[in-house]
Amino acid sequence: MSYMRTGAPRRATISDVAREAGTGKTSVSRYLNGETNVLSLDLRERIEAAIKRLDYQPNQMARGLKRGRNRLIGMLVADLTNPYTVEVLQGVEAACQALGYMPLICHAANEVEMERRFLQLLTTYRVEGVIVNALGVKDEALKPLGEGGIPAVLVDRKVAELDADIVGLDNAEAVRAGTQHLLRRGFDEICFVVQPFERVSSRRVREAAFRETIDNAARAADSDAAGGEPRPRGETTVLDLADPEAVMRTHAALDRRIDAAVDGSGKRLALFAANAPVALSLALHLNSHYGPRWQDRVALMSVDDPEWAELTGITTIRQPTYAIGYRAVEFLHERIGGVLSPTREAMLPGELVVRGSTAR
Amino acid sequence: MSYMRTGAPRRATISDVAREAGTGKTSVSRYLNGETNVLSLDLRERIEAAIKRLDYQPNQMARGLKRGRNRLIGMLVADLTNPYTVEVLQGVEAACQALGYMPLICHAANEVEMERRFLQLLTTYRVEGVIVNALGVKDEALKPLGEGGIPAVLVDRKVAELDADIVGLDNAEAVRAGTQHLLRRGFDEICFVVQPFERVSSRRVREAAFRETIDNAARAADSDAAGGEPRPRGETTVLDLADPEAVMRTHAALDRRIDAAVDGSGKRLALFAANAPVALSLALHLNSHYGPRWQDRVALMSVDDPEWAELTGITTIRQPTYAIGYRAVEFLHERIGGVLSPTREAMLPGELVVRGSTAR
DNA sequence: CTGTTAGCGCCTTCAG
DNA sequence: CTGAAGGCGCTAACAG
Repeated sequence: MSYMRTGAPRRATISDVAREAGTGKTSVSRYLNGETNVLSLDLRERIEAAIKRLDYQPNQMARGLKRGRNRLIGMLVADLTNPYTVEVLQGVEAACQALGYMPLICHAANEVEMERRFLQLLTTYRVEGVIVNALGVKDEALKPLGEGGIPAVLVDRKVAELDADIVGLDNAEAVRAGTQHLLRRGFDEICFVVQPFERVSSRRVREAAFRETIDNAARAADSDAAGGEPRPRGETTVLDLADPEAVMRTHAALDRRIDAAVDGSGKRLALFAANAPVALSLALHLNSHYGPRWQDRVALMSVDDPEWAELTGITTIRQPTYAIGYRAVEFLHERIGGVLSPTREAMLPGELVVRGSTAR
Repeated sequence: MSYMRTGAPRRATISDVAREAGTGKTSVSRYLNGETNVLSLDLRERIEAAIKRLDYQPNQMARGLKRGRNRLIGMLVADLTNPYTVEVLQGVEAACQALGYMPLICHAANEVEMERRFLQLLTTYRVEGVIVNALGVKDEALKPLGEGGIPAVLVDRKVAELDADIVGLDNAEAVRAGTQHLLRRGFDEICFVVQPFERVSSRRVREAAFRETIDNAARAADSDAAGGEPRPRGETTVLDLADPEAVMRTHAALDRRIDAAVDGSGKRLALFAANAPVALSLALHLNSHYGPRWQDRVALMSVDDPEWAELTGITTIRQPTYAIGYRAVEFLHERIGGVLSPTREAMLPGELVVRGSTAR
């Protein structure tokens, strides 16, 4: 069993290298920055050797201090336990690598206070830009961003008072497609389940798209004098995952509707979850309430395509997560580079993944 | 639609504040560092006002450069898509907040090259310590860590040539408990499924514990002259998730064993997955191969307790992920503080979560 | 081609 | 109690 030494023997600095190579700091600096064509072969080799001998590694902090840029960008995420977030992250990381940035990942864990702290932290570390998957609350702490402050790009959700580029799913189109899928499959009673949506723009858009699609279908059925189609009914249910009591109440209310549908028309009610966390909450409850064959009683589909979707066979709308992350960094890179243009909006298309749950 | 300005108006520096407050940088610095008792009330107030007026925020980079410490620690993770990792992260974050560190999360995405790059990066940013959930490969890039270099703490897996504190699950005990649970439940043919385990210490320990537990039980059955107990049989199957071809072959081989067990003794074979990714791979395959009622044919249990475990009703061994992350930071903090002691090993107990899959 | 000189923003002696 | 001066490690003009 060996002992760990902690008295780190102070890393070599550029001066050490210069001395070791018998030259000045400037030449070493030039070498480091690839201005290798301006150095005599001899000098270059001496520097190279010295660096190797001292195991020298330039101090990024000092570099950043001098140059005024440190290649750091902040990635503020609301919730890492949401698979969506991790997937977006993969795109962000790939783009960062390609463009030479180092992402600082900050996990707010759905807490406003955390979000505030991290934003503050990122500012003091002088990151060159920030990618924000914010909680959605209107937050003073967001002020240093955008508009003359640190360049920022939003992911998935807009934030009041922060006018910045945004990239995310084409929510309206995705939910419309999903709802129409359900209608075509003959589900004429659909319940859209979503977390409290007033403050989160993507949820708001999804909910609105659902209502609109249903309303349009209802109107169409009305005007279809022949009356072949039944008039679809749609309703929005709010599921507040942050409040266990409320969750139980909502679950119970849904159970009643499910039972009423089966006992009445004999048809399955369709539950359309606005995202994966909601879908999981529903699936867990239904499974425990109705048993493993719960899908005989109710159809579930969801925005987001978590790993368990295939396992349980529910239809989903897969988000282009990787592309979202990648694009966000590209936008940010342009802003950091000084691009001046109106704020942009990239709404990427989702993909409907049809599985057994929405079979007739 | 508004335009974004990018020409950030250069943030205020300590000199600006000093000038604005009509004093010297020293006093401002003192104010910032809480040496507030050494300042006259008047001066303190002027500084406070100036800071507010200029919206001044000290530059951490410059601070770090001067002080030689920047409160940054690196968190190198092998795979963020593994729920285990995210859960550990929560503990890490909580501890960092409590101890005043800022974790830089680096995601190697299971690629050695990435791991190398990040390690290098963390070094150049002069992080004060690193928490390493390494890929497990023997890697030159790990050399700057531990022993006289940057303090490091390992999570879950040891790494050859890096002698550092380590914290993780008490793998041996956990797998023993799991295996014994299966035996008690009457499963006498058990297949332990694990990713290639030679190079990853935790997998190695888990596999060994499985073998040992089975062997002991077999011996006990042999010596039980009365012969009441059947002699349990255990086998290890390697599932290489990185190789799709191999995965298919392994799945098929398992199918044959499952069928043989049912057709032979009429008993269900038990599959014991060494972690969640393995369990998911198995569950997805079994579900598609045998249909939604696959659990009638085979019992599945797993180390790790992913979100879909409850949904599908499989028995698991939940890891104390949060505690693991928290403890890792505590260890690291001590090392950073200069604690000199033999390398420590914190093996935290898991928790058996019994669900329907292992019912007789 | 090469070295000298000034800082980047901050903290820390060391004298007032 | 307060401020001036020096330097952390590095880069960017300037001169040679």
